Amino acid sequence: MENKKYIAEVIVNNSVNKLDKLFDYIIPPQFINIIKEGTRVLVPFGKGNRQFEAYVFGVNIKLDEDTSKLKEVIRPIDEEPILTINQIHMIKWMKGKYLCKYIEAIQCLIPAGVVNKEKRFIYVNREKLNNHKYEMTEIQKDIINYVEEKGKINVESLYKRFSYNEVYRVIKQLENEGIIIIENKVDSRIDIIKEKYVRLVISKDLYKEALDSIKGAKRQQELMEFLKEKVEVKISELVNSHGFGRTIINGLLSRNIVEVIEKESKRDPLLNLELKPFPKLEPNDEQRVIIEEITEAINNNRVETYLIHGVTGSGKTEIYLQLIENTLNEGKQGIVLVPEISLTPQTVERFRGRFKEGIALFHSGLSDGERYDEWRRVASGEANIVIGARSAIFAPFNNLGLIIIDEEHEHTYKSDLSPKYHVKEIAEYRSKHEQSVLVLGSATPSIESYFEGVESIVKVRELKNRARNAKPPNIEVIDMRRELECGNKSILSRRLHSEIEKNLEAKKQTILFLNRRGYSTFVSCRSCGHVVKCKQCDISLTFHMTSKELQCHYCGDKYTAPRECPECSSKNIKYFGVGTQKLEMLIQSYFPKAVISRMDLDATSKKGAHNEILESFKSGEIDIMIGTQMITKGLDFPNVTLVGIITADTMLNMPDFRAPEKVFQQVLQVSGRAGRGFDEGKVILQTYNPEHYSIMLAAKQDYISFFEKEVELRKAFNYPPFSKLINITFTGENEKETYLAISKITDNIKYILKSKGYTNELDDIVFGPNEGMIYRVKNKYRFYVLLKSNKENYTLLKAIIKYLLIDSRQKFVSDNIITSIDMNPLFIV
DNA sequence: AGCACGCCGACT
DNA sequence: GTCGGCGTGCTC
Repeated sequence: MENKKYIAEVIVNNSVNKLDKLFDYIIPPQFINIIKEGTRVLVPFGKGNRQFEAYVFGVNIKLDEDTSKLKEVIRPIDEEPILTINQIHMIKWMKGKYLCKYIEAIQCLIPAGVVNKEKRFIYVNREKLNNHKYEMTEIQKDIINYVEEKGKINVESLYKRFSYNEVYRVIKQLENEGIIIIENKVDSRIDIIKEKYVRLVISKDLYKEALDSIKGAKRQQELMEFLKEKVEVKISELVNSHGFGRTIINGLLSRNIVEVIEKESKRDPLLNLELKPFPKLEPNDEQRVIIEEITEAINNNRVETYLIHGVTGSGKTEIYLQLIENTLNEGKQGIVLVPEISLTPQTVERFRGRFKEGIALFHSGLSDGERYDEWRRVASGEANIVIGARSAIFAPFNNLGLIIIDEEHEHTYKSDLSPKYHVKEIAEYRSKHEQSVLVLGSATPSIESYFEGVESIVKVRELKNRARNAKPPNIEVIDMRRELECGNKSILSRRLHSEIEKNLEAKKQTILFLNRRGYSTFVSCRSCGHVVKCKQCDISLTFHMTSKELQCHYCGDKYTAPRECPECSSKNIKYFGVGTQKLEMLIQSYFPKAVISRMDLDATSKKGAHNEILESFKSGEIDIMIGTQMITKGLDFPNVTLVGIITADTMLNMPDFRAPEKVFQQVLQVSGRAGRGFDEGKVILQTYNPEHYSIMLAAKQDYISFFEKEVELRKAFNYPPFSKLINITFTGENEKETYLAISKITDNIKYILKSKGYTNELDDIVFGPNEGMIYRVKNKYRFYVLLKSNKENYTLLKAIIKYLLIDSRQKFVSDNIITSIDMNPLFIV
């Protein structure tokens, strides 16, 4: 008899760097048919054999090999694999592309709520306690009393009362003596709500016989007749709505005529939203051509990427809707990505209004339970459309036909946690491996995406006309330096001031855009020049009028507003800069009769506040709406005829090569809010850089010229799309140690590059180490190195980083430094 | 991360 | 002698 062993290769759910690899476990014979690739299992791990959740990535058969060092899998966690083979492939690909950990990639695909965590519970064994021989120490008594008092408690909760070391030692000793008992438990953080259903188990030919057999029980017969019509009915429904009591159901149960089954009930986050139908619109010629072409690609399982470049209001959403409809007709599923679901409620409403059901929503506002339910709905095939932010790209569909990324250029599509993926990259992968079509849409496509169009990697389709034939708004540039010269120190130019006045008289609505929240953006002493900064970040504090406090916009810390300079005690301390709160007060003082509202992070922090403000704006109660970038997306209000951009160019001063692109996108985005109805829209753009190309071309709304100019500059300075960037960030509490660590890494990168023959070009590849843009955040210092690579050396650079920061990390970086790798950074901070 | 081993100094 | 401090190394 041969010695045949089944071995599971697993990833242990533990985010420690060193454990980010496959571990082998023996599969006990009774589980051989259950445990396969993608199954979650429980395994004993480490010296203490603590129980951990693990993901099976492969199953091998070993014959006559020494497996004595291997431990056994305790049990499977799920009956069915939680990951498909395709998903395991994608996880491996993500690890390779983003240099992240397996478990980080896994957590993208599986919602946080499904992932179980081990908990240790302890309780006192009274018998042993009463019989113990020696005198206990004070701390032992304290801990025992505490545990006695609470019954069975989680060990974690002890750490709140006692120090870790105390607990550690005491518990260990008492456990050895048997006085306390420790139980390891893996609890699901989610309670799956199960509901009981009743259904007939009698076949049709036996039905009559069964009915006759309970002649005396009239109500039971009625219940049988009732169930005959339906497949299965909730017990709660039978009892509450139809008056069939427990005894009636039990009667049929005991005769084996019906059975009770349990089903997971799914909470529906859309449940409390009312549903307004959104009828199908007849597409115009431009739209029809695009819909037909893409539908043809979907129907033929072609791997294709389209970029729809269409101005705001050109009817992209209707194209999306009809494409999804055609996808569903083919029996396939579709994913619709939006930058931020709370800011694009209209998109969601339209999809719901058109398709009514089968839609799952994925976004950050969901509770763990809701997220889990939505994920289950997709995995089980109950939903065939997913609408959501970034994370929705991982929706577990098995017959994906179409992925739509709306507002493709938005930076929210880039993850800020490891793996630092961009939705577009994941979408391209899925499209390629699941034979589905990818559609990108934007009025201001990212330079990279449009460039791929130029290179014929994606197919660009232009939408030139506004669907309702509305004219694009007229953008007027105001030179704010001129205003100063003419003695106007106000934040409003004379032109914008008079336009607002006119608009108020005409009973039209105005939007004012300012991308800085708070009241004053910095506080400074006029005597000594001291600027008040956050104690743990390298950031000047913003004054907030509502709370009368200074706030750090980085770590969120709050300080009382000083009346005198904290440095020199001078009373000559002044509040400078204008944020949305101050703008609101200023505008109110200029236009006392106007009804003004403000929409920014502070005004919308309460749940539902966002919707409330939008509703009252929609109803026309509000004359002037002041807001940050929050108002730039998705608002479609026909009565808005004037948009004022208070300062368009603060971003242009940032050391970011993408700044002009962001300014251009933002101006066009805000401008698109004006003139969506019958009246022509007007935009007043205030700037200190009127001759900057991004301002000038934004005013002309000329995307193509802007694209060409930008591409020219990117080429000259070798920025993406002509190069690939890699950013490495080190963060640590010890400034010097962090700097030395990143310097060491930088030197090593350069050394390896040199050894591979890159001697003269080193300064064009490796930049840094530099201090982070915000050098200190939450008392931690940040440094970064930027690597600029071309097609030839990208693989080499990636291999170097993998070697230095992952495979041999211990040799180069100490554990108290946080390292982060960004393979295609959108911003460098 | 945990947990154990092991090597040193301060005590019953 | 031995208890306990923490540095080091491993986890299938």
